[in-house]
Amino acid sequence: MNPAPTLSSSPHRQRRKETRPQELLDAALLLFVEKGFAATRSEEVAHAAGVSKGTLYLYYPSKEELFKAVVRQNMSALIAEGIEMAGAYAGSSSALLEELMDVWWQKVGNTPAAGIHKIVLSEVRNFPELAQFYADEVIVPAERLFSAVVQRGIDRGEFRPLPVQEVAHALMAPMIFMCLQKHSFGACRVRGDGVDPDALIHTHLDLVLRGMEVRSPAPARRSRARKS
Amino acid sequence: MNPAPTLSSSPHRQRRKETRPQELLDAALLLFVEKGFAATRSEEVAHAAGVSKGTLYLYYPSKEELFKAVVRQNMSALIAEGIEMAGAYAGSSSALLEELMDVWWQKVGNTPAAGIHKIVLSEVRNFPELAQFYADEVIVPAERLFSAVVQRGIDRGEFRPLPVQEVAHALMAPMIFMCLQKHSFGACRVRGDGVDPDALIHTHLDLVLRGMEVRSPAPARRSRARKS
Amino acid sequence: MNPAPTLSSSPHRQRRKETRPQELLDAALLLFVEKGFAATRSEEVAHAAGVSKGTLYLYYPSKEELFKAVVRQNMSALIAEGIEMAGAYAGSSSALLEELMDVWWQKVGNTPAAGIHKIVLSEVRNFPELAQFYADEVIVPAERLFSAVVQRGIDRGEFRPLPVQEVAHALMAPMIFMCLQKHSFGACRVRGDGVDPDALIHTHLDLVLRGMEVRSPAPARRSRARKS
Amino acid sequence: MNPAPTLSSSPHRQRRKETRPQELLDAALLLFVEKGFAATRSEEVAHAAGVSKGTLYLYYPSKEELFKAVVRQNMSALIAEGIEMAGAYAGSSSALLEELMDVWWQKVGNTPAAGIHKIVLSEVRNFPELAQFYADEVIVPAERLFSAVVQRGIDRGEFRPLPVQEVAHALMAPMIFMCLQKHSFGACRVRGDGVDPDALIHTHLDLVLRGMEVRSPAPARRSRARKS
DNA sequence: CATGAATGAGACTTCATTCAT
DNA sequence: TATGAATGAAGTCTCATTCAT
Repeated sequence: MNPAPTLSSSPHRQRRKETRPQELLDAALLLFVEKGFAATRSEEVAHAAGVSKGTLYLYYPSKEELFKAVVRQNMSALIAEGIEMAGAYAGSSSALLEELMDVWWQKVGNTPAAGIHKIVLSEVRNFPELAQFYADEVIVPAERLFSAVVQRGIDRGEFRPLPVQEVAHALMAPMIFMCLQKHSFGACRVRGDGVDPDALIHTHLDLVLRGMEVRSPAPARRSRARKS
Repeated sequence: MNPAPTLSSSPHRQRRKETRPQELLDAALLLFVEKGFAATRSEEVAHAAGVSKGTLYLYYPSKEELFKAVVRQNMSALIAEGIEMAGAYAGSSSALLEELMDVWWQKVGNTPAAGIHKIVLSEVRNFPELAQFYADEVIVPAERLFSAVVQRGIDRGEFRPLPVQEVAHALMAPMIFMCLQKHSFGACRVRGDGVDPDALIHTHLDLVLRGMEVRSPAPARRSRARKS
Repeated sequence: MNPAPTLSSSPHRQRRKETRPQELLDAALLLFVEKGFAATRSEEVAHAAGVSKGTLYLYYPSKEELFKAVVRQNMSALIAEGIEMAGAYAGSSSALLEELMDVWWQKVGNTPAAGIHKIVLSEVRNFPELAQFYADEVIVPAERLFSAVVQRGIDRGEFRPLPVQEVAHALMAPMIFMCLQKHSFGACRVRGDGVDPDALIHTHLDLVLRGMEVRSPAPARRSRARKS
Repeated sequence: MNPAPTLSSSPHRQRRKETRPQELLDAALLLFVEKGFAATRSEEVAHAAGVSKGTLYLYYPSKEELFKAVVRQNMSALIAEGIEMAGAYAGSSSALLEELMDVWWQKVGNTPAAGIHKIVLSEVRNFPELAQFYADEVIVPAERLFSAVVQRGIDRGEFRPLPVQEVAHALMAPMIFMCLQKHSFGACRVRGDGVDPDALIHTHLDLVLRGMEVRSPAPARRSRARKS
């Protein structure tokens, strides 16, 4: 196209206002997950999205806001979806829990988005505002969703009467835990921790659901000590 | 400057240089756990150990090396104890599991050591070598210990036949998870995630142990969805 | 993009390009005076004039040039008026001075134009050329005008023989000073300097006029200290 | 000294904790006065003082604090001195005023410190906190000092009863005004404004003091118009 | 002519690390 | 050995200016 063999006459300044945010968000997610929030330079994100530093700030006023946008894009929408699914579900609560977890694992656990929790966890101390945002936007709603489903199971006589909030946590913990593993030790080819995430989650859910069942008698164990 | 070249004529600040590394390591552990790796300034560590910035660099050539030393120092020998206890235990496997967890929570979960896992997890990407060390020294042995106890339960007819490694993970996950919480979100007064660690662990263990019992019939659920 | 190459088929935004510079200049005056030169973003000026950033640069090649144009546009022809008034005046020189100052305060002191002096003063170091222009166009003529009136008073026996140029400065100084105050400290709610401009000018003029009177005997004071 | 002809083996890292603040303050005053506050880069100040950027921040935590220190060093002390002088003075109030102004002009007017007022005036809009500091630290105390002396003159029957605050301003204005001139138009070899500062101040003070005298009868003038 | 998306130099500030004393 | 003054690379964000459309 170029009449003279100028070196790298790359078509700078392509205008793409519509698609820019998405491109930036994608680049940011990848880099944040790979290197952490603090360790990712704004310029890297911009560069990865094919634009310059300044352009990034045209769309997101700060690195923190960029991160929030990444969270919103990747997590908030998903939770809304889960809430909707739960509201419309007709089957058993066990099945609903399984369904929710399957979807979540598909859409988050197996995507770069799974790294988000790790980022937040790693950087809380340095960016409390980010952590608060994440708690408000993701943790609390997710907890509410799972609590509601557990309550539904209890109300329908499927589960024993149980402390719902704690059960909700017990259900979510292993999934989040797997995400953390995957994006920390798992990402570094560390030898020796070769558990299959899907198998683990399956096993765990199976155990917990059995434990929640009405018919299950209490196992004979020594009475647990009071709080430490 | 000294008029006479008397040897060690000034007895003040006659600190034992043998104990310096230990003092620095202790200070570093506390600060790293409290503020994170990046947010802890070298000078703070030095100051907390009662020496000057320069002295720190006399013992550890960089902040990263200091970090590695902290991990090495604090994580070995935590596991041995558990292995020993398990070997000598006479009661039921459920009770042994509970016992192990209680002890672990006492000795690790409620001490600064619990923060180390979080730090390592946060920094793996930047120190893969460290992660490998941690995996070999901590993660794999712990996994082996729990697997052995589960196997013991199955062998003694207390538990259903189950995939031991996965169950081991399912048992450990919530505890590690709570440690992570405690040293991330929990440390920052982030509103909205107010679950009591002890209660959660108790609830979780209760559920999982029930789920592992021989007598418990499989809950009637839809067959699990295809793997991703 | 247009299917047919009709000439000027879109009559919307048919702005007279003749008036653009004026609109831009007006907007710039207001903003420069209100926010200072550096703190006024080019985009703000463009926006205030109802055009886009790019258009501003179509008319003025840089923010500095725009600034120069603003000064040129607003400062000429302020003096001519005063000269005319002075030439036609029939009353006492004191009254003429008062009259001049009243008018000046009305026409300049209480309008955005008063801010120009402050801007120029603030930016001389960066635009020496501009300062020269301003001196030639504004300062020198104003000085000449006041000098002439003072001379008139001396010639008519109203004032003592006095160094006219210095008296001229002494007369103008407080007014200019008030303009500066008004557009600097005065504009920022800085506590502690709450003098009323009109009162100050009145008081000052009163004092100076008395001091200029023929009848006034020299106050008995120590002889003035050696020059520096 | 150097055995090998290494290029620029300058003795970096000279330790001078005692003298550094003074060196930095001097460099800062010069540069701030010459280029303005915003336009002076921290690094320039550091370089002018013969140290690196980082060293500047070792002594002053921000550019604003550096500026405040410059003000304190150059202005605050002087005002205290004036207050003391006024308190101990035995002669007439006219003479005291003259004395105060002489000293001030010697110590400020003829030194780089004279540029400080111009800096503040130029940058108020962008650094309101700085302006407030200057008002509290310099303007208000100076005003109080002059007001007190005027009041003293009235109390002792030397001056007519006058609005003290406004007279105080009228006295200070020309001096400040000359400082402004000197560091704006005056600094740029602008042709045409060749008034001698000392002569102007002398003339002005002479006029105002005469105007303040008890014996001076009111000049016959048209009655001044009410506030505009 | 007009637009506004894109650019990138540049400013302040922090802090791991060095090294003269 | 120990100190702590000094260094300077690095990072975020701003905004005057450009230029493809």
